[in-house]
Formats: sequence, structure tokens, C-alpha cells
Amino acid sequence: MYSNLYGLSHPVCPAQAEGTPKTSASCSPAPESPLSSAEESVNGLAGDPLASQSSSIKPLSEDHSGGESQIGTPLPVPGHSGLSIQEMVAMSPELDTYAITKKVKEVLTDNNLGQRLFGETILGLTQGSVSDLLARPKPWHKLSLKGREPFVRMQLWLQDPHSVEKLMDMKRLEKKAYMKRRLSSLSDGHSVDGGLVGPDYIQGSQSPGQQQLKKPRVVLGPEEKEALKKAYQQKPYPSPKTIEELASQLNLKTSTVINWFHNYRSRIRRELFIEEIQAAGGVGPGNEGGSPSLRGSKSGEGDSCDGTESEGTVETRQGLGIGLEDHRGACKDHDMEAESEAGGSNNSPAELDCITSGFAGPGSSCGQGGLGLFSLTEASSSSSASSTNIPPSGPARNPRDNNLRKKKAANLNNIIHRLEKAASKEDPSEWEF
DNA sequence: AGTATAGATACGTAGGGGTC
DNA sequence: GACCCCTACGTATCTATACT
Repeated sequence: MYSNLYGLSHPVCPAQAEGTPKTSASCSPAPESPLSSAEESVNGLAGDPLASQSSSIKPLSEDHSGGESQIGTPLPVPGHSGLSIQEMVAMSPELDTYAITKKVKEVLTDNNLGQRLFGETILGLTQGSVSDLLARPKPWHKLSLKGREPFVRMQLWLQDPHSVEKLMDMKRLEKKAYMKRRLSSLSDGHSVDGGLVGPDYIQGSQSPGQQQLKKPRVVLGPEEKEALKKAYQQKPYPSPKTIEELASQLNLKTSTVINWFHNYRSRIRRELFIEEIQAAGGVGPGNEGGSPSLRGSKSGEGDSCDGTESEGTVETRQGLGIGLEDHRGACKDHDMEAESEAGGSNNSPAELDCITSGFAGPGSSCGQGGLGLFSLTEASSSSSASSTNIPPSGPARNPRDNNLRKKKAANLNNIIHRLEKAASKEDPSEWEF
């Protein structure tokens, strides 16, 4: 199978086998890391049977040169270069994550390939993760080594002239296998219409009893979300006490509240990255109408971090001094709650400055020159370059942006003020914005 | 069916506090 | 000061579900 070809297997997680609703990371049912996949897919399969198929396939490699889609100089192939993918990631100069995801989306769409297949086969990630990555790629310099890995893989995949063919073949094989299963189960008198398709629906094989052990998914209602958002505006880092109060008020588990804050902070931060980039360079996911921020507002209600623009972002940045950079040092120490909204140190202009300039400043890991091994960004078209290579002179935001920010800040102050009044729990006198 | 979203969680790490 | 442990947070990702 291609699972092997791509160095992928879908091992049944022991925990899952036991029916323990184990989380992914520890025992990822997902696509085993296709580490070798990149290598093999690029190297070992050059002459594979797939190459002769798929006449309708739109090749990847040839249009790399075409305009803005150009992704850049090829990465060295892991196998050939003797580098593992991790080494490549570590050595890789800045890649243009937006250009890469854009290209990948293009290729997948053009060839009618799904995110699930691509994710599991090429990236070793699940569909949801792929969707997220493609829709909201973080700028390279904001990614950890682990976070960069999928982008390196995508880049390698784009470089592979047979990548699409291989994937399409995978698709066919999957379909075949599905049909086979379907047929056999039909002959057994069962139906597979449960919708389990594909090789990785391991859970589907769990017994009903095991399935029942699954925790029911928590779906927060609009009022609950609203309340949490308000609480966030008041205290992005709530104390355990606040969390408990919130939980009991909303009739939620404290862990759910904690998770919500966790996710909300994280996602807001991510939105901010993108927003910053757009503000600074105008290139990014937004350019093709896929801007997360835009999407957020599009959805109106804006959930994930939708709040981003509509409610949460500016105060986050201005009031809390939570920057785009790692602000842990600034916010961490004590019980965040108090000082985070107290503003104080977090708000130091120097820090904000550092935050903004850190974006693409010379000091950032964007490392202008990189290693020069296979520079992508530099080789990328001018449009893509701007996404991460913001001139050191600073993110020269346009005035419109600043006005907007001020407005939002004022707005949020207003909200916070009202919240203070309502809550009148903590002394807001120290709050600074 | 494929994609997007959001709650949940594993893992890594920074910083504080205690002990030696 | 070095070491260890603990806590809290960020990141990346998963899974289930909602949406298109």
C-alpha cells in the first residue's frame, strides 16, 4: 500500500484499542509522521507505477515559475541530502508559509484532492489540522520547529513532480479498499453506511460499549461564549477563583472554562499575527480573500477568535500588553489575573515596540539571509516576500489602522468600564490602557 | 463529502520556590 | 549557585461536530 510507500501507517493506538478516549498527541491515530514519506515520496518513487497514471493531473512543478505562485528554490530532498526532515526544518531558512499554503490549496483544489488524504498521507496530520494550517498559516518566524515541519513537508511535496499522481493513486486505492469492505460487509449482512471511509477510522471499529465511554462533546452556547468573552476582556488570565466562579455561573466544568481561555488566548494571538502581517505588508492569506480575520467577520458572530477584531484584539494588545511576541515573561510571574489587567509593566512602550518590530525585525528569527541553502522567501515573488520580510524600518502601519485601533481601544475600555461596574469585584483603579 | 470550527489534550518550557 | 519539583502557559494537534 501507499501507507508504506509514504512511510505511513495507521497504527492502532493501544489506548484506543482499549477504548480509552486517549488524546491524540500522545498516541496519534493520525497519520503517523510521514517523515520518511517525504523522503520516499520524493526519492524512492521516481519510477514508481504511479508515474504513468493520471493524465488529467495538473502537475505541480512546472508552474512554480509562474508568477506569484512561485514558491522558491527547491529544498534539498531529505533522503538525498542525508538530512532527516527535522534537520531540514532546523536548517531551513525562512519559508513563505502563505505562498506554500496557497499553492498547496491550489493544487489540491485543481486536482480534486481532499485535505484528509493530503494531511494523512503527506503531513501526518488530520483533516482538521490541515484545514487550519491551510487557512491560517502562521508566519514562519512564529513557528516552533515542530510547527515548521508541516510547511517543510508541503514544500517538499510541491517540489515532487509526482506528488499529485501519488496522492491520486492513494485516493483510488482507498476507494477500492472501501468498496471492498462495503461489499464484504454487505455480503455479511451488515451495512457500512455508517460512513466509515478510509483507512483511519479506527474508532469505528470500537465496540458500542467503548463508544459510549466517550466523553460527550461540550458545545458552548452563545450566551456562555458571550459571558466567557466578557470575562476574557476583563481578565484574559483569570485566577482559579474567577474560573471557578465562571464555571459555576455558567454551569460548566472548570476545565472547560480553563480550556476555553486557553484556546481563546491562543487563537486570538494567532489572529493577531495575521492581522499584523496584513497591516504591515498586505500579503498573506487575506490576499486571496481567505483572511482569517475577514472570515471571522464574515461569519459575523465570529467565534473562534472571531472576536479578534470585533471585540477582543485591540484591548488584548493594548490593554494587556500581550504582544505578538512571546509575552510570557511579561505576563507570567504571579497570578496573571491581577497584573495582566493592571497593565502596568506589560504595557511598556518598549515592549510594544519590541513586539511590533520583532515581527520581522532584523533580530527576529526570520533571519534574512537564512542559511542560503534553499531560501524560499527570498526567491519568492515580491508579493510573498512582503509577508514576512517586513522592512526593518518597522511595520509602518497606516494611519487608518491606528485610528481603528484607537477606536477599538476606546470601545473596549468602555466595555470594560461597564464590566467593572457590574462586577465591582476588583479594584480597577490600577487598570491602564 | 469535504471543509471549517472549537473544545480538549500532550508536550515543552519558563519561572518561582524549596532544598542542599 | 545548582538542582529539582511544581505550576502555568504556549504551541501544535486531535477529535467531534457544524457548516457548505
